[in-house]
Amino acid sequence: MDSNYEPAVIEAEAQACWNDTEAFSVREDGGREKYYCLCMLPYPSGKLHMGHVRNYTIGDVIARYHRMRGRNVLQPMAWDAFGLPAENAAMQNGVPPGRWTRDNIDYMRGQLKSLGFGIDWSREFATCDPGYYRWNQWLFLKMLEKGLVYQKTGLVNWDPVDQTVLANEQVIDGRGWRTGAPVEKREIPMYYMRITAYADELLAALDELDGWPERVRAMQANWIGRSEGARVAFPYTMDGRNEKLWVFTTRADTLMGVTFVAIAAEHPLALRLGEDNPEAAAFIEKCRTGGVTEAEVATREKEGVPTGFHVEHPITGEPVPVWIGNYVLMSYGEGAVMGVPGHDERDAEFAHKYSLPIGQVLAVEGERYDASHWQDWYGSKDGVCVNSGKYDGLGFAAATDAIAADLEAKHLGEKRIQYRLRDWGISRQRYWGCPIPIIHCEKCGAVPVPEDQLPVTLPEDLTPDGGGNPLARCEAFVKCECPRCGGPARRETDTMDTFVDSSWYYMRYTSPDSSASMVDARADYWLPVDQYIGGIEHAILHLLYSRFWTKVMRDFGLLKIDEPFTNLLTQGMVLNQIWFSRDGDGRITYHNPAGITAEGDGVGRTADGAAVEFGGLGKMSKSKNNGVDPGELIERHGADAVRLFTMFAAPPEQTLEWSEAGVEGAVRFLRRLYRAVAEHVEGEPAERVPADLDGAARELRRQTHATIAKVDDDIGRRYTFNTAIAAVMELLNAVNRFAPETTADRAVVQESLETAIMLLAPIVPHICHRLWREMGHAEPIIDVAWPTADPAALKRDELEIVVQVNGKLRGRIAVDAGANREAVENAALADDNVQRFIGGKAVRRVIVVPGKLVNVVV
RNA sequence: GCCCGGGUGGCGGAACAGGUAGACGCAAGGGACUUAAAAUCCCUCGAUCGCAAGAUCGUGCCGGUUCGAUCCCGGCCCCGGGCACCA
Repeated sequence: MDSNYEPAVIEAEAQACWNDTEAFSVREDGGREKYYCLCMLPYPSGKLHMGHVRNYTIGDVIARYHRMRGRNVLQPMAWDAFGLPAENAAMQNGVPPGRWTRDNIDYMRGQLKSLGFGIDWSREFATCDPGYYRWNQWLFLKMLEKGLVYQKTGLVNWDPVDQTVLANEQVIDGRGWRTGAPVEKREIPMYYMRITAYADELLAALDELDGWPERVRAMQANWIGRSEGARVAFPYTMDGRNEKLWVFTTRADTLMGVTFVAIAAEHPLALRLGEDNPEAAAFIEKCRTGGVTEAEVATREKEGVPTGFHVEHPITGEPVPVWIGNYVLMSYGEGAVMGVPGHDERDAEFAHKYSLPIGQVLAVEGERYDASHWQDWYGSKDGVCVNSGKYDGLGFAAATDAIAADLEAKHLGEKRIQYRLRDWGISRQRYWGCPIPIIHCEKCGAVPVPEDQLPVTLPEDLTPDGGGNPLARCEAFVKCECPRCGGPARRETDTMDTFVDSSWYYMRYTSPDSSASMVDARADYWLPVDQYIGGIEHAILHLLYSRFWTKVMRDFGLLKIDEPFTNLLTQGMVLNQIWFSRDGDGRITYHNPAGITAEGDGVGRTADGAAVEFGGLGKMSKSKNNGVDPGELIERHGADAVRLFTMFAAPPEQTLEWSEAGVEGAVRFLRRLYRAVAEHVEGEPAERVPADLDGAARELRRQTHATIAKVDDDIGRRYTFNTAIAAVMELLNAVNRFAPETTADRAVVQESLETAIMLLAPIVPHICHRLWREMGHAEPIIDVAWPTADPAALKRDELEIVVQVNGKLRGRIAVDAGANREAVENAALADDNVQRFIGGKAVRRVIVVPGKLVNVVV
């Protein structure tokens, strides 16, 4: 055996073997247990980044592990090919987004192959393929038919200079990224998917998703945001008509404490009042500036304006002043809230600022109410009503019931369950996306494209220039006939949110060549996905939309599953150091950490000696110039070393800090492993491991089998690949310390090395492919059965027990594995150092944790 | 602002159900081999005190529960993710 570890040779050879035997192409096989292992599909941005490498390595380890456990494993790959970056690249380079995207895909596919991932490439597709996105259009039309898609207006960021809609990402400090102009909100018509129709099921089913991280379930539950409360009407007369201003509240018991109502600036009543009230109109206008994100709205200073208009209190009939408030969200509840400054923090802040009356309507026994300390009273459900007329003395539940009943009798309210979740607006005023299959006819209105005319194909030769959607200027696309009346008509030029593309791609893998339907019967074999792996940043939107989409497809009879992903693993980000320098104008230039020598105290030098500052750790990104090119790393150290370091440096859910030195450490370990095998196969062939081992050989064999048990648990249950690797490292250290003398010893070493190779095969498959053959096996290791621990080998005669006195470590004792409680306790008390600390004091209690520890309490 | 995480040696991390804090690795220091370097191998490596045995302190901060807390509870501080048009 060649004594030098040459990753380039070994990796090419292993990959050729998998390729030639189509080792990872899979078919439906009812006789075998299937395992569908899925990683989030990449956006083809140019090159693979370390986040991709981490994601797909985790997936590949899990897939290969289950393959060795005998399962029929599907691991596919596709490309999330529509989206904004392609349009930006097009503007910069003058290349159509389609060409840029497809070039990137070709390059990145090569990179994925060089990492040796066990992917079934026969199922690959891109979401910009018409054969894929036609089914987006098809389901959209089905949903439209069933009322699950509808049209209404929605708010978007508007750049008044470029006259174009901006993505939230394109709004920087309230200004358009290209023009620097203050962004405005604008209302435009959009298509919505009725995800709220599934709010209850999406929420309830979270309880069943026990293969999902608790934090993701919590985030989704909060996002859906079910709250029980009441809808309350405040009647008023406007333009001679009797109207009702509806609010939603979770604290109907405080209704008698209302001193104002506040409505959103976009509320129809606000707009009507603005017509007669210049001050209100000016405030509404002011609220139009700024972006539409919730973070921006929520961090803005709370401001309001009195309209001078009053509505009636639904119980007392007293006039209540109407304010317009910038903190009231049109998108939640009714777009209006009742103000109870005596018992609500936000209302109190507003009332203090504008000197509105504050009154107490709740009392907690034994506590004195102080309006200037309203914080203490916020949210308390312990009190009873006071100053509330007939409701005095009632607690939260009783008061809510009584008030809701009275309101209902007057048709001025009822109990209501409200969700924070909003319907999913899918219209984008952008070119590089899936066309929305609608035709606008002057006579017939918005007409769905007939099914036999699908797909509505996106022309791929347009190049955006920043001045709006080029699709809208492409007459060849826009001009068409109305399918209903045959008259001249225009196509919808909005495209779909790219979250639509990623909501069902994992279903399409099961039937990638199906031209007659979205998915076919093969979906029933593979779905649901057994293990899904991707970034934590997708914890809410992508995963919630995918769950929704699954339920819609199920209700259309296309699927038999309720949930798409049985188990979910959310990986952390990959971080690297940030280094920068400033020029004379204070402008910042970022330097790639690979070229920096740190000099401590947050300073360093570039290769040409220029001083640079340390900017902390941050997500690897182009903008911070702190990315690492996986291609270059693979060339230098090999794919196995990159895979090993990525899996060893941190558990998958945590952030991972990049370290060049760490990769070198990984190479060192692989070389040690390689050398250990090379040295072993030099000697005489080993025989079977004899049953009667003792001493060091027996201990090495015990450790070998303990390692099997540990690695199996770490990979199969805990997903802590870092500790699995550490355990194999310990095993190899033990093998290297062990000096075999007899053929029995050699047999134990052989078993240990073969075990290490099998356990590492999912993580570093190339080197294991070669070493397994060098150990004399003809069968490729990917087809070898995963090892199981032999319980007989795990047995121990003697255990080490820790002895504490008052919870502090004072000694260690060795006891027989079978020793009873009393014997362990006596041995512990006999220890010299333990006696020293007992020091003649009375032993009050002795706690014995079997096999682990004794604590003597004195 | 709201929701969800995280904080342990010089560094990445380990401690899985409340029971030995620091496995494994990186970096650093010392040594061996070598003409030399690289590679490799061996030793040391939380802080303080001590010749040593060992002792005391130590898991972001303050407090609590417990025989025993990195782990559970209450209150803070800092960092990160998400907030509906980045993907």
